[in-house]
Amino acid sequence: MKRVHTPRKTPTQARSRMMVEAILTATASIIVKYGYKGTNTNLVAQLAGVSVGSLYQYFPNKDSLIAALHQREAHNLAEMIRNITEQYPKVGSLHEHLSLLVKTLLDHYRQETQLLRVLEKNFSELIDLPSEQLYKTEIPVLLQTMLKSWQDSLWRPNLPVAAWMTAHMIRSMLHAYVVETPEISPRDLEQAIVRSVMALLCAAPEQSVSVPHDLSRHSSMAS
Amino acid sequence: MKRVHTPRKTPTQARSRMMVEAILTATASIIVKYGYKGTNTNLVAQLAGVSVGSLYQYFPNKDSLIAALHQREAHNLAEMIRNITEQYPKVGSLHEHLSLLVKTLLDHYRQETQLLRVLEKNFSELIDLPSEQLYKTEIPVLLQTMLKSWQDSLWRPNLPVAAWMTAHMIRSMLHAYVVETPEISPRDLEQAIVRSVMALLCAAPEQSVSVPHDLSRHSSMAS
Amino acid sequence: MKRVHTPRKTPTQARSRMMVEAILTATASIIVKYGYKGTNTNLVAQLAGVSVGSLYQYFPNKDSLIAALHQREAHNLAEMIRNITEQYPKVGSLHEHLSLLVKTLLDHYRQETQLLRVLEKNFSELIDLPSEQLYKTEIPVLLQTMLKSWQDSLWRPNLPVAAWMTAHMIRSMLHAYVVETPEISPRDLEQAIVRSVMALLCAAPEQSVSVPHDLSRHSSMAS
Amino acid sequence: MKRVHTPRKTPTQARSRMMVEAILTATASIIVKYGYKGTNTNLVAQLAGVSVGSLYQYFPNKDSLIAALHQREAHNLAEMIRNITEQYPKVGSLHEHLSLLVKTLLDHYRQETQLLRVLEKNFSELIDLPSEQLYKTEIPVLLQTMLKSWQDSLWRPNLPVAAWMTAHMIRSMLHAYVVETPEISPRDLEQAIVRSVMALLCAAPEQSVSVPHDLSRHSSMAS
DNA sequence: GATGAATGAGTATTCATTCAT
DNA sequence: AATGAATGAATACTCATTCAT
Repeated sequence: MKRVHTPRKTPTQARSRMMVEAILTATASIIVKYGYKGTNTNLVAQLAGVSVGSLYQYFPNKDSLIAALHQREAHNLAEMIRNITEQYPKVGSLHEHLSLLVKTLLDHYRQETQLLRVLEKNFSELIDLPSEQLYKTEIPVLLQTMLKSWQDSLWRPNLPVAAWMTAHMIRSMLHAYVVETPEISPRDLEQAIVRSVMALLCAAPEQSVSVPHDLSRHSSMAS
Repeated sequence: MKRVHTPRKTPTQARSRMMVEAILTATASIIVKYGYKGTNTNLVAQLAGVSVGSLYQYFPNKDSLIAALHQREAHNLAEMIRNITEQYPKVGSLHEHLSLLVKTLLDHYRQETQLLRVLEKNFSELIDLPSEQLYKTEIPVLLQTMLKSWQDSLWRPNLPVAAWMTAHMIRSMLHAYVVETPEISPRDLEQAIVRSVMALLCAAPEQSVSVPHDLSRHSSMAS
Repeated sequence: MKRVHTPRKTPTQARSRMMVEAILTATASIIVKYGYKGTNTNLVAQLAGVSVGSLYQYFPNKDSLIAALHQREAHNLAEMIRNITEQYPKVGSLHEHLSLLVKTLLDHYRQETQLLRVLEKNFSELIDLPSEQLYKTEIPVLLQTMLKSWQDSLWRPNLPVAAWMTAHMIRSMLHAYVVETPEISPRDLEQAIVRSVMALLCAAPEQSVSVPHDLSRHSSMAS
Repeated sequence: MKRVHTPRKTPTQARSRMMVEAILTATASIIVKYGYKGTNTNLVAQLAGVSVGSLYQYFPNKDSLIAALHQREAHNLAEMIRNITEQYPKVGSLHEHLSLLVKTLLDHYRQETQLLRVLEKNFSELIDLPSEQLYKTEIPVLLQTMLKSWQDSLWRPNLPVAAWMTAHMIRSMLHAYVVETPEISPRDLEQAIVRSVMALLCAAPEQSVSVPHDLSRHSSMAS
């Protein structure tokens, strides 16, 4: 009734957007400071400078706040990856491309460590939200595109599998790194990750780089 | 901890142990079924067939139940890894040893998927509990021992770093696999993980397997 | 009120009237569907096609909506009774006049059963609203007028008492009938009510129709 | 586990009973004073001298408090009526028996006026609770038993219909009386009610006591 | 007058925890 | 040690009402 071509953000829409933004920011800082249990809607609303009622106008319940945070983070991630993917012709090699990816993501993760840490741990009932799909499909698909560009460099071009593994290897290691902050330099981490991914993508299986001992005997150990 | 023989405790101690066991089992099944929010101490006590009071005799608060679940899982893990580590002289190579490790852990994870999935998501206020230390120290230390055995096969013997990375690479990939159940065969997964880890451990850095294009130019991308 | 022709109000007044009408209609259907607790002003406004603000222009608060519904029903009732009362010379007897009254009201009640049912149950804080005065005074007064016409047929002409009793006897029985829907035919109900009222109005007290046993002993039971 | 023959009220049961009693009493006085909207569970618990938690142990929600009040009133009523019914051989006539009934109930109603008034008006979502069944079935059945005893005195022995009508005529008039407190003496009210009921039960239909004018023409009026 | 976004007081309900028995 | 009835602080969420536009 009021969306006549929506020539530009009507004041109302702009206000909504700001409200949502303020609420999410407040949620983030509260959840970082007090954890999931210490986060409550009234507090969030207060910090965001809006009334609880308004909060509930945009978010149906408490968990949806956290879900939205996930969404936001997810979109940021996807955006970053997409950007890097699009650098294709400009970077000289797959190795370089992956390095760029790892480096960029690590920088991002190091900034958002606090929030990431909490988000990671607070899905509980929120599992399988759209944002969760990110690592299942969206990001792997982006990586698939990227890997396809370098298809000639890959040993075995089962792209979906390769992409899924690449995505998780990078993500997992970066997460573990920012969350546990081991005494490893970012540089070393990046190199190690890239090297592992490269091995994953480029090496012939069961014939790894330097096999010191006998490898002809296949592993036949019980589980 | 975990004297494998438990020669015969006094009846009382035995009772305690059973109680704790019952409570943890109940907690696990409830958290798997209803999630963190749906888990409450009274329900747990009821399902465990004990009174709330007794529950509080052994667990100071609700979260300690989940923490204990983590602990338990952690000890199981450590035990498994210790066992494998002790196979050292028997397995023919690092590659084989790692394969055994990955295989064994995957089998374990595939059985406990449900619980793992929930535990993963329910740390929040529990971060930095002893069980969390597992991946920071205990497991890496175990792996360090294992890697030390194969030191000759390693390219660069910075054992702590290598062990930390190995631990996380294996764990992360296995977790992602059981939680997301992508269409990848266990076999392929195992091979991929081992290959990556081998690359991490054995390859000369910055000189990865097959570098198609120019790699001399180091990545100079923005951060 | 209710000038049957409503010769043509100024547009504004007409609009107001329609608005009020729409709001009341919406209120009625919502309260019938969801009960008192399920009725809220925003919902009413929405269903009525007006803004909450406008609703509050005409009704000072939520309960006034229900009060107005009572009012409306009350006026309808009074109007019906007034019409019947005015039939005086045309009906042949008090009995006939009462029959007409009962019949007409029953017809009305049977149409509005749903609403009546809910209104009956939702006075609480609204007790003693003007509409409640209806049965205390307005309707008894109307009946008084009617009974006065047949004064010769009445046994004891304490009109106020007789009128009050007549009013309530008719109303109560009809309400009970439409609300409980017992297996009694409307015809039987009408006859029974009229007969009872006639007994009330025309019989000599303490000497009721057919007294089978000894009645000289007055009831001497405890209170 | 603890009901070993329940030799007498175990302390626990006794305590429960007292708690329930205290809660209901508190509910009654609060609802009388503040109405439905002014009644809240915390207030009730406080006045009853128990914790809200305990209240919720016995009553699943707010409305169940009111429902229980209805229940209680319903049982009281049924008990009273049952007692009177059992007086059968001792009272000399139907007229006397009805008088006793009316008198007793009126006394009861006059004591509980406040509560009755509020209960009457606060069913809303509680309609059709078991207590509501009272007037639909239980009380009519009791009256049916009573009327059966005097069957010889009745004109037409359609007992179910007669009983239903008797029940409602008495209840309605008494309710209206205590709620509206018109200027009618209890004595007059009793007589009027009994007379009307007697007419209902004992008179031949369509041939009421004193028919002044022509009654052969049946009412043929529109509705 | 009309609108409906914003408000925030108000409340039912839960559940971790205690402690008298 | 075990019990589980009792507690009551804590909180998500609603909705009547207002008022700037």
